[in-house]
Amino acid sequence: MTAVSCLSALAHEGRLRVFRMLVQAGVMGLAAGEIARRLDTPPNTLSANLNVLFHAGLVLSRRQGRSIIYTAQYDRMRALLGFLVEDCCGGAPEICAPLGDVLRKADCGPCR
Amino acid sequence: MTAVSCLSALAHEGRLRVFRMLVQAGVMGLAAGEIARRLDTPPNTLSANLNVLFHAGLVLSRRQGRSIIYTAQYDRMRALLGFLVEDCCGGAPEICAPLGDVLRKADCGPCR
DNA sequence: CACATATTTCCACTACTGTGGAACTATGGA
DNA sequence: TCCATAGTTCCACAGTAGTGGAAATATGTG
Repeated sequence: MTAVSCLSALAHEGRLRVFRMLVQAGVMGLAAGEIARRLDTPPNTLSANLNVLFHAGLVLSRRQGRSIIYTAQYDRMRALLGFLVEDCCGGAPEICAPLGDVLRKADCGPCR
Repeated sequence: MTAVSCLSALAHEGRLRVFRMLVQAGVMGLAAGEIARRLDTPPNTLSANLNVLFHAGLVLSRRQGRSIIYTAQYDRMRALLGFLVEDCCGGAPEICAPLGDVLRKADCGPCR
C-alpha cells in the first residue's frame, strides 16, 4: 500500500515542515539550500529527508543552474487525502461530513 | 506536533488495517480478539499495535465482560484530516479544491 | 476454588531510521 | 584550468520500532 509510504514520509517533524513549506511555495518550488537555510538543517540531513519525500512521490526535483529546486507533488497529496477520506466515508459520515466546513473555513476560493 | 504521532501511528500496514476496520465497525467497535482473528495477527502483536493507535488518540477502549472493545476516535481522525486540509489550503487550492468532489463521490449522505 | 477465555505485559532479539562528518559530483565564472 | 558554490552519497553510530514466546492479569463459569 503506497498510502503507508506517504504517511510515513510525513510522519516526521522535519519532513512535514519541509513538505508544508513546499506546498506554500507553490509551483515555483524552493532550492534545497534555501530550505536548509530556512529550517537550519545540515544539508546532508535535509538531502536524506527530501529523498524520503521523493520516494514517497510527494515532491519532485529539477536542476536549475547550481541549485536543485524541489516542488510539492499536489497530485500525490490529493490522492492521499482522497484515500483517507474515502476510507472514512466508507463507513463513517461522522468524520467526513464536517470536512465540508473545514474546506470552507480554510478560506480558499475554489473550496467554497 | 501531535499530527506527527497520528501520521506515524497510521504509517504501518497492520495498524492502518486495524484502524480502517474500526472505522467501518462504527460506534459499536470490535473486540481485540475479533480483530486478531480477522487479521490473523498474534494477540500480543495486535495489542502492541492497538496501544500505538491508542497513544496517538486514534482509538478508545472499554472493557465488556472478558473482552476489550476498541472503537475509532472519529474526532481525532477528523482533526488530522482538518490539519492536512488546512495545511493544503493555506497555499494550494490545487489540492483541496477537488476534495469536494471526493466527498461527493464517497457517497455518504451528509457530505452531499 | 479450579478452570477456561480474553488480553496485556515483559523481555529479548532483529531490523530499520535518523543523523552528521567527510568525501565526492556537478555547475558556473574568472 | 582553477576555484567557489550547491547538493549528494558514503559510512558508521545511536536510537527507535516491530515481533512473538512466555508469563501475568482480569473476568466469567461450574
